[in-house]
Amino acid sequence: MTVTIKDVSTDAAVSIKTVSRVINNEANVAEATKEKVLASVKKLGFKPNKSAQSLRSKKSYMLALLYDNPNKSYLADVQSGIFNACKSTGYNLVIQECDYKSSELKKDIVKFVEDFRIDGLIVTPPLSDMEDFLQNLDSHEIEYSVIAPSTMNSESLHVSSNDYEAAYSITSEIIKHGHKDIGFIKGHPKHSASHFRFNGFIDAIKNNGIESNDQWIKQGNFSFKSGFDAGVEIFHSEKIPTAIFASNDSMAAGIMKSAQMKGLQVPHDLSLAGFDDSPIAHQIWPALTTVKQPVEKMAAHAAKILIAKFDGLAEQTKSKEFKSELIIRESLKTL
Amino acid sequence: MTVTIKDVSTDAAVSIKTVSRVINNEANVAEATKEKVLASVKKLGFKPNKSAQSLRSKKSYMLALLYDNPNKSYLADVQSGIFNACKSTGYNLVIQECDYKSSELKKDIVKFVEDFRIDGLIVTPPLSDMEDFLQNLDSHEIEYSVIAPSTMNSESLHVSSNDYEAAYSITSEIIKHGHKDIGFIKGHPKHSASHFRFNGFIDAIKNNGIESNDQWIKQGNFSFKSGFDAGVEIFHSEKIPTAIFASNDSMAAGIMKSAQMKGLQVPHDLSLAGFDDSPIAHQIWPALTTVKQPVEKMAAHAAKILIAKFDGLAEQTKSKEFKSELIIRESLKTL
DNA sequence: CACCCCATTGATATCGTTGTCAAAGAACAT
DNA sequence: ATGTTCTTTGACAACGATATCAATGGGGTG
Repeated sequence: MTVTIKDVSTDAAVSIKTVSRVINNEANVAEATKEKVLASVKKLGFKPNKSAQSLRSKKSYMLALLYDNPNKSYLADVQSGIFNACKSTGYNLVIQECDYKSSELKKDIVKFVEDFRIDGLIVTPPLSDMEDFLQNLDSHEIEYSVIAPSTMNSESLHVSSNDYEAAYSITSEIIKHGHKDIGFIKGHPKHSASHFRFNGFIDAIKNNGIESNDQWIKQGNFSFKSGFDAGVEIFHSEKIPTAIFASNDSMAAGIMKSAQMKGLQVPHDLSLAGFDDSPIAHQIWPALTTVKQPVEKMAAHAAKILIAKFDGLAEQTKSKEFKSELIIRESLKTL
Repeated sequence: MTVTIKDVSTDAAVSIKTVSRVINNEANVAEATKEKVLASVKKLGFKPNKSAQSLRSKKSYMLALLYDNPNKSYLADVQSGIFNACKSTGYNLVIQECDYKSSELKKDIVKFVEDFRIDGLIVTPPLSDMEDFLQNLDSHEIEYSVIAPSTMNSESLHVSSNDYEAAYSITSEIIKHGHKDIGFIKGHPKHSASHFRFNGFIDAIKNNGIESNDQWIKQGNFSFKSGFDAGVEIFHSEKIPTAIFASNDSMAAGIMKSAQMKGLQVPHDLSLAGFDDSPIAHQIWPALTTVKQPVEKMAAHAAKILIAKFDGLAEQTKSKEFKSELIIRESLKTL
């Protein structure tokens, strides 16, 4: 019925071990033999049985995506990228939702990896920002690849984005549009992205000789509601900024809602900028000026370098920083 | 190192075959033996090796989710539900994106199932609405469970929602608020949900003695842009409706954007209703009146009944219709 | 020419489970 | 007491790959 390695070995007139060598890209197989085997593989349409491989080699061929992130759009993009990377390599993905606040987290994840014999993890913020969590993985010799902004530790596998620069340049853009009174909504404090974005904002402000006003700098947590609440507070003060830069689009949408409820017209009375280019950014009116990160590509790369490590492939694929792209839309107006 | 079935059999002083019988819930095991084995399993923390099980029994313990749906939020909810259902049963989920328009689709999916030895499929709209696609699965003896509104075919496994009733009742609600000039945006024509929602709307209109105006009934495709375009058209006509019911929230958001660009205030000049209660529904202002379906629960149930069938469990779990819930928010105003 | 080395290849054991089939014993009918 | 049937159990093969280790043969060296 189904084609096994034995059928291939018969067809190619070699031993099954040799076929195994070929399909696993092992060294020390004569070029002629290799070609002969590959021809048979193709001719018979042979696909190695994952279960058998897994049983014997003790690999599960499964990656797990660890996340604790309420943002469905981000999650969907990450997944999509990883799935694409897995597809060609024969790996599979399982999704594991976590609670970064749980005291059992470290233990739970180690158990999870062992129970399901997961080959490697892909870790997203905020878990990727928890030093002790990653160290725990190291000490249990669990392989992982990290998706995070501006990761400095170059030893571990990671993909990163230039959040600082992106925040700096979007702030500069706001200033170029003539704004001097600029508010900022911080992201979730446990996400390092929040700090990079804030620093990018502050540095751009300072370097342009503008003073920041603490009244207009609010702590959010990346949720729509936290943006809304921050907006309510800001619009409650006597003087309000002419522009607000929120650390992500959901919060920017929250600001917009609170502004509209207060009777403020965006962008006429208030300019707005977000971050992420999530679907909401162009589903509201006016559409949000924002920053688009190649999330899907980043996730795919994170998976690729992890798999490359397992398969001992020439490390053509290494940790990498991805560049974000500024998207100027209607929510930003020249004063 | 890891505990195998052999360790359990030694500990319980029975043969490995008997342990196998117990963990697979097979008949004809004496109650006393069963308890003895279960005690050992628990004591040693034994977990069957999936690869070995899979290799020998020819099951993959993998389900696949088939989708062709641009709605990330819907997809995320479906996935989440299925993952939860899988978690306890030892099954895994792979995601397979499809193109419902592809002429190769049927063949591709059969190949996919065979290549990956997928045990069963979970099929979402619009694939679940394609009769010939499902029949093709039947004829290849591929197991599947369908997520779709108002599925009539009671032979196959499915979960459904009462889209017709929900659309009927939201329309009635709009009418109760004093509206007589009501527009409607249809969903993607290949989704049966579109027709159920439209029929619910039309019947509610008629039963309340209101005349429908074809000028205000537009074809959309569930996307934000199609809603936006429909809005532009409608607001172009000389007389505009006082309320519009869009077949989903994305399109309602599109309508809202086009209304706001035209200078129309929602809900002052125009009431709006959507469908799905996706995140956007409450991230815009005013928040959308809409219908919430228990998508996650539905998906979980779809997975459960499929798995129950594989494991030959008593069919306590059957196909089921889920009820939606009306959510009244600010976008609907009394005239 | 004899020797050794290294690249290449294959025979066979093995991974951890389930399937097959037969044996043992209990229960019941004759 | 004997035969028949049914329940319960176990010995061993098998699933389809990789790992181990030994065999083979060509090329280089003294």
